[in-house]
Amino acid sequence: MSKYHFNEIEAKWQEYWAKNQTFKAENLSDKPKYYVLDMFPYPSGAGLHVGHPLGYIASDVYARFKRHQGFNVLHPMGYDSFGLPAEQYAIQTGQHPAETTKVNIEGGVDKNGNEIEGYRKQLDRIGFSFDWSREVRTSNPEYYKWTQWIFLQLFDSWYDKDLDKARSIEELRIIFSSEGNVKINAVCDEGIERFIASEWIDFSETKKQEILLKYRLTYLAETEVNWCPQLGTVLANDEIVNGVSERGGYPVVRKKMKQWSMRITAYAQRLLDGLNEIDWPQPLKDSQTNWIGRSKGATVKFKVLPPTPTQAEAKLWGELRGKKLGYKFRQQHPIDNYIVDFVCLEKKLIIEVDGEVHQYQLEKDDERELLLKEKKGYKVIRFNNLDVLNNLQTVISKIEAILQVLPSGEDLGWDFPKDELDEKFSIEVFTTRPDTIFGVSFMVLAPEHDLVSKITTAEQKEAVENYVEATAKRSERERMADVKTISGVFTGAYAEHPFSGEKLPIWIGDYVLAGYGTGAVMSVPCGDQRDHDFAKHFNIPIPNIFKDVDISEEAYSGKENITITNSDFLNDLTYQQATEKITTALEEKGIGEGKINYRLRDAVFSRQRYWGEPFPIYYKDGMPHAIPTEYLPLRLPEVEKYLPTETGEPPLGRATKWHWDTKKCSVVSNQFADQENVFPLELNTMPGWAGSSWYFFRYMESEKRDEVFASKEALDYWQNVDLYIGGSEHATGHLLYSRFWVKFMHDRGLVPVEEPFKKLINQGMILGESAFAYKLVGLNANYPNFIHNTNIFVSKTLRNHIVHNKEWKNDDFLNIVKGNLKSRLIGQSIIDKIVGFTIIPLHVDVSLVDIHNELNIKTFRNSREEYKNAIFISENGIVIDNNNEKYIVGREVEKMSKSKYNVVNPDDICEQYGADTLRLYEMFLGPLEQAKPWNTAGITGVHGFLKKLWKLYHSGENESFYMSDTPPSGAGGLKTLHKTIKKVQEDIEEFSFNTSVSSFMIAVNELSAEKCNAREVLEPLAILISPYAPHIAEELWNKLGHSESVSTAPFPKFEEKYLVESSKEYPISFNGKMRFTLELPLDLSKDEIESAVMAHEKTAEYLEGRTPKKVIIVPGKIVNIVG
RNA sequence: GCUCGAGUGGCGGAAUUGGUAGACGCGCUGGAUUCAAAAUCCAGUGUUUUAGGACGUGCGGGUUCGAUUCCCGCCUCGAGUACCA
Repeated sequence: MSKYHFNEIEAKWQEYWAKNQTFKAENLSDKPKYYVLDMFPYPSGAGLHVGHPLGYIASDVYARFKRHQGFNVLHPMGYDSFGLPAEQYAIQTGQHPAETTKVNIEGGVDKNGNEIEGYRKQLDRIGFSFDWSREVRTSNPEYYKWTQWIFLQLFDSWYDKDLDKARSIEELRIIFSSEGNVKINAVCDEGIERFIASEWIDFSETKKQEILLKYRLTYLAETEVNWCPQLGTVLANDEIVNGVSERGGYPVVRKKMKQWSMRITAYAQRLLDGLNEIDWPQPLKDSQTNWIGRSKGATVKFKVLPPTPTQAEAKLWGELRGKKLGYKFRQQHPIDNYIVDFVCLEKKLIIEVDGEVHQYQLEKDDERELLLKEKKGYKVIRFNNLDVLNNLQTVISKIEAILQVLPSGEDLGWDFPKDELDEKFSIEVFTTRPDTIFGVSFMVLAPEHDLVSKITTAEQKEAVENYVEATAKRSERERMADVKTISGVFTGAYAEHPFSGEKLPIWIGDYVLAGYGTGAVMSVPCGDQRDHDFAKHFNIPIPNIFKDVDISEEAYSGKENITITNSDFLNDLTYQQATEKITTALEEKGIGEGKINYRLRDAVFSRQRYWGEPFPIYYKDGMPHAIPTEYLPLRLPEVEKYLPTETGEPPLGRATKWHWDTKKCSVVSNQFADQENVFPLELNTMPGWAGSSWYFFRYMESEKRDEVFASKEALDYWQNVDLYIGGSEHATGHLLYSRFWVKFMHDRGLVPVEEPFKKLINQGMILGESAFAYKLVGLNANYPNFIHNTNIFVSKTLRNHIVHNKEWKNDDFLNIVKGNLKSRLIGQSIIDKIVGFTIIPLHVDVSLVDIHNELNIKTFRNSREEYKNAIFISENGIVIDNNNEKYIVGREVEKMSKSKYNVVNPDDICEQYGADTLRLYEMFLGPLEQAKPWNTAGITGVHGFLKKLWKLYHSGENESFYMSDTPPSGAGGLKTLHKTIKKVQEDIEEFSFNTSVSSFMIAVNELSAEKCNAREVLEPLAILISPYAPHIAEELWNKLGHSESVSTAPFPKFEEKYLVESSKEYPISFNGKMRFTLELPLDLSKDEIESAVMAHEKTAEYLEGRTPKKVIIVPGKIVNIVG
């Protein structure tokens, strides 16, 4: 009389597991280790829906299977508990995010005032074999202490390219004091000044810090960032989807800000190489490969030619040259970063001649003038073109007068050495096709390029500045949406082709990105479509350097089968040969070299938010300094509001106690700030990926969590994650950053491994099946956009008729509609204007719909006030007022979400069918990696299976437990068992969980048919099923007389002998078409099979008197008769 | 546009060193049981048909005795990416 009371059974075993710590992993064990990890969740207030646990169930099945196989399994769980939603909520209500986060995890009263259970209870109910003793929460100070600690390790490191690893800053200081930075080959900021040892020693500490910062693996720099004004923070590239923020969908603009960055680019190559070592899905590897974006090519430097003088300039030069005024003047001479029109170095006098000048240009000129005056001590005088052309004499007199007054100095010639000048006024480009260098007909700079303002000629100044300004204003999204418009402006300047000496016009255009390569390109219109488009649009010549290729319509970008021509010393070479030769030539000339370029950018690490890890950094003389690690964690301060300050500082700017006292080594009140011992702390916090980049190591440690992030013993034993399951949305975020941190930690000897996750599986999303009720609206003949709302809902079939414009000739229906409209809002005159109907589909809560897609009208009416008097028209076009007619909803597969009312809660499923049913059904739905719709109706199948399984063990009187100890009669039961063992083991090893659920069903169907009750069969079966349905397995195992948990019982061993068959049901085909089957012994030879088949009466029948041309026999498989 | 993945009954899906297409489950149909319902059990269920068969794994070709599986060309859907020089 014992039925399958799943609720009792499940509660009982969940309690047993918790009490006995059944799944606690040991750090000291003789067993081989196995580490199964799920991507940990952000504990949102919305709780779990059935899509969330899919991956956890899969990993749990695997973890349990591994325990049966004798492994010491680490299968932990925790929470990525810093993050935006809690903070957004805090901003709205003032509740501390720590509080709401805790409620979301542990339960309590949630933000809407409802009692909620929390994540943990929901997870527990599904029967996972997690070792909860190792739980982590990234927002706990005990945890983020170590996130801060790792940050400081990065701060204390630089990347040595020669050794190809990270080293400590201390070692860098030693190198600087012994040999300066001349020989250092490091990944660092661009344009670092050169110094020798003695200079280094003489630098002030602040200066030293400034220099070191340019080498640190995490550094502070003014960078162009993605600023999201609505969220009030910067976002990383991977946090932006389609030009808007991933969370919230707010617009993002480019902005220059001082930010912490991570020098992930140092690891670009190793991150790429490491992909070969790990067993990850190919699409995921591909997206990392694309994100890193390695391309091989060369750099080339193009010299910028001095501008040709304007008419006015030429005229004035005529009067100044050759010491005509008694002093030596120079034309178009570089001073500091600028080229001035004329200069007398001896008198430090600069003369500028301008065209028509605009207001904004004046401001820029003022800036430039100020710089030249203040920094270099020059006097600047200005004339406009008209002055020079019309009143030359007055101009000369003015100049002479000033020359008289100015003191004389020494003409030291060039303001700075010639090669440095070339350096400053040359354009460096990166190209993947150096072989096409003779096809260059122009250059294009990104509008943001530094050189733009320096080289633009007076005539082009206005156009260029307008363009630059317009580009800066365009949001990222606009720029992305509009890639077809070709735009650009000529700067008026020219570059010199390094080999042909040709003059190449220099343009600016927004198709050249400031952030990639050098922000400048050599344009080869015959070989690059974008250059081709640009050249065509602006009528720039398109020289052809490919032999016998037509480039009049489009560029030829192929590399194969080309012969270079019109290219001087590269003529008649292939791509391969030409690339090699030109690279050598560039290197010999000293104007370029072969180079590998990466698309990957350094990762911005600052967020202007409250709910994240504080940086353990204070500022002294504007330089960041680390808080000594022994004083970590640096705890988040209390603030009265979670918004940015009125002056635009991040929320931490509101903290009143947020200064670091270097004497007391503690956080003190801001009022003690003295710039001597007490300094302000960093106001930014770390991004979401900080805590998740190393948490897998934290789980390894159980005992010494206060002393270390993870002990050496633990790290050595557990190594890395053997199996990691999670969503593919983390491809270029978490999964890339984690790999970066692990490689770094490995370099610094902190962890023994180079890759965090050996095998990774992406689980597919579980989609919801939304239900729709169809609301009827009338269309007005006079106003096409005006619709007459009704409160009438039509059933699915009726809706299809209306939508597909099929006339629905049913008077009742029309009368109902018109009658309703009349009574509700409008008069007859308007009804007459209604020319047709259309439908608005409304999401209805899936819980109001039964498995036959029938809407529960009563509940629906009560669900909202506005539906109270709704009229429903049935499938047959009749108003529903009794139970005879049905209202059928429409169904559509969509993402599962609250707003679509299609969320299915796992708690409800557990309540109604049990956790084992939920687990089995989630696995049964389809392949783990694939997206698939959830359909609650189908769950009865697996639930019925569990009932059937239960019954198999309860064949005694009144359905009592019964087991026979006598061996099974006949081989049937054992054959079924071993077939199932083989299949299930193979399936689990291949992560094909859906098919093993099928084989369980087949097994139970077969055993039930046989009325099998043999212990020899049913005992192993209980173990077999325990990874999938652990509660029922424990219960049966217990009833079978075991006092220990089934969880470590050895997995049944497959034995071939039970599967050996003596005969085979051969399919007999004629010309490839199967006609009948014939059972034959398996030990027959080919000839014997043939004669047996040919002798069969049906064979003759199908041959219809023909003689077979050929008989194909594959023993054990098939017979095919041709002819 | 580029990269990757996928197209099989009414639905979720199974089967690939090429060998009986549609396992298993849902749904549907009929039956048993029941006063009735639920639950349970039994049978049937790709399409079509003149009941022998014919057709059938997105479409069109090809290789083969035999193709869902291999090759070539297309179509559709989904995911990622966005001027990367």
